[in-house]
Amino acid sequence: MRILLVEDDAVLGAAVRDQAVADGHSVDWALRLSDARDALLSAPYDLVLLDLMLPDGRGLDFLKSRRQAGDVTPFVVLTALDQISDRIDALDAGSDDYLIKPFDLYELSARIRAVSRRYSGNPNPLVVLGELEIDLANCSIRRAGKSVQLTRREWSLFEAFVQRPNQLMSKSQLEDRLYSFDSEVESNTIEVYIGRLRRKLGAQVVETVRGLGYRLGKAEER
Amino acid sequence: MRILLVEDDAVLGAAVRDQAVADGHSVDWALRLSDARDALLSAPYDLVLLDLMLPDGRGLDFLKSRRQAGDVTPFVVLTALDQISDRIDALDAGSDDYLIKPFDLYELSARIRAVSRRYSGNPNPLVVLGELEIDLANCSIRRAGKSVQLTRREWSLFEAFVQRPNQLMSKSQLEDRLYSFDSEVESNTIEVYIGRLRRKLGAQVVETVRGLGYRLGKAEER
DNA sequence: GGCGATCTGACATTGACCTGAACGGACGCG
DNA sequence: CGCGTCCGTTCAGGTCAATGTCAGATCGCC
Repeated sequence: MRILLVEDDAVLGAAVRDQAVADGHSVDWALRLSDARDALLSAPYDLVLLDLMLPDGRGLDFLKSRRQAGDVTPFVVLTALDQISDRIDALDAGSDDYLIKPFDLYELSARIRAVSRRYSGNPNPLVVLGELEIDLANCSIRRAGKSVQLTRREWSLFEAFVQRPNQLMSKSQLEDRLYSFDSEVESNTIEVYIGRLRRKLGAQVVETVRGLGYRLGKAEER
Repeated sequence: MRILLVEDDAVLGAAVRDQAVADGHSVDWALRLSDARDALLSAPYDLVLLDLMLPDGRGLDFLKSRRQAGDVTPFVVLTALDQISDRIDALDAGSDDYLIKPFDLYELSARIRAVSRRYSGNPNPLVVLGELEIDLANCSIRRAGKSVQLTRREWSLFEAFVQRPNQLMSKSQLEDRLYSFDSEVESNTIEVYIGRLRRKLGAQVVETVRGLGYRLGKAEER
């Protein structure tokens, strides 16, 4: 899916972009509304992720003007909690959904998936890893034919590995994925969840790289 | 009957729409597959009239993908004479009937009636889920032979699950289905209705996936 | 062996979910 | 018009899975 990200915060923007790219989408990143306008006029997008506070204007006005111009591209609005009053305005102005900052990246993936499902209707793609069959869209897993239930956090963590096979991820990277960027978790949460994943999905699903982080287990070992 | 018309030819489309409306049906008209997808996911239809050549893709692929997604809405394919080879493919892909262009409007009415009769007349296609027999056209359900009465809301919710078996749906998605997307309901309505469905249809009809949503209960557990 | 990193079982807290009950509007009926 | 019934919605309280934390065990490397 082609996604246009309109966000002026460099840190948040980069995180969102990377996650969306990892989800298999192509992302263009505009820092200001004027850039976003140009982008929308020069190429079609399947989804726009729109921050509401931008250096050169209010996101809502932008959204409204696009809608009045007949643009039907789905918009998902990124809004801070204290702008919550804008929420109703946002739905009013024609946004399809909104995400309240700070949001964790799992939340983001879910919204993007929802839009993409609405627009592609494809049967869910299955990822097969040894005895595991993973339905990313449905958040469901079968192990040796039997369905396995993962909780929200477990799923969110596991998904990170499936989306980046062979890639090593540090504990802090994984924490950033499970928890919104600001919130500090100061314990061995990741270790605990890695353990829970191993118990549910087999000890070899995730490989520990001492001192550096974790990665998906090698195929031949499964 | 609610009919979704997917047709990019303005003249033919308008004629079909007018005829169907004259026959007492309500018609939504999509000019492209992406719009059709949107419509199908946002509201239930009793019949889809599908052109095979559309600006953004092949109708047959669309039909196939809907069938694979578990959609059982009846499709009638509109095909030109020179695409006749697609005819077999169409039936293959799960269409219920086809009309060869140019067709006259009587033909159209007849086909629509046929579908509607098939869906309201005697040998209705029944979806069977364990001890449940579901007549989608009639909004009626039998449980272990005894008929069960669902209210409008209950039915509307249950139908969402039957039309998308295996698919996980979040509470907000279900709310969008029960209430026309704009209206905000801020309570546990969905939970309450899930509860009522379980009481009427058996505790296992709907499976809770904590933190993510609900889906139809697994067959083996019924 | 010593040390830091990682694993694991246990546990308190949280919050998602379930359920019974109550309210009020719509509708039909006398 | 008054009454009762049904349906949709909301609320409050209870339940239980999920979560985050910790302490002690274990592991890998020097």
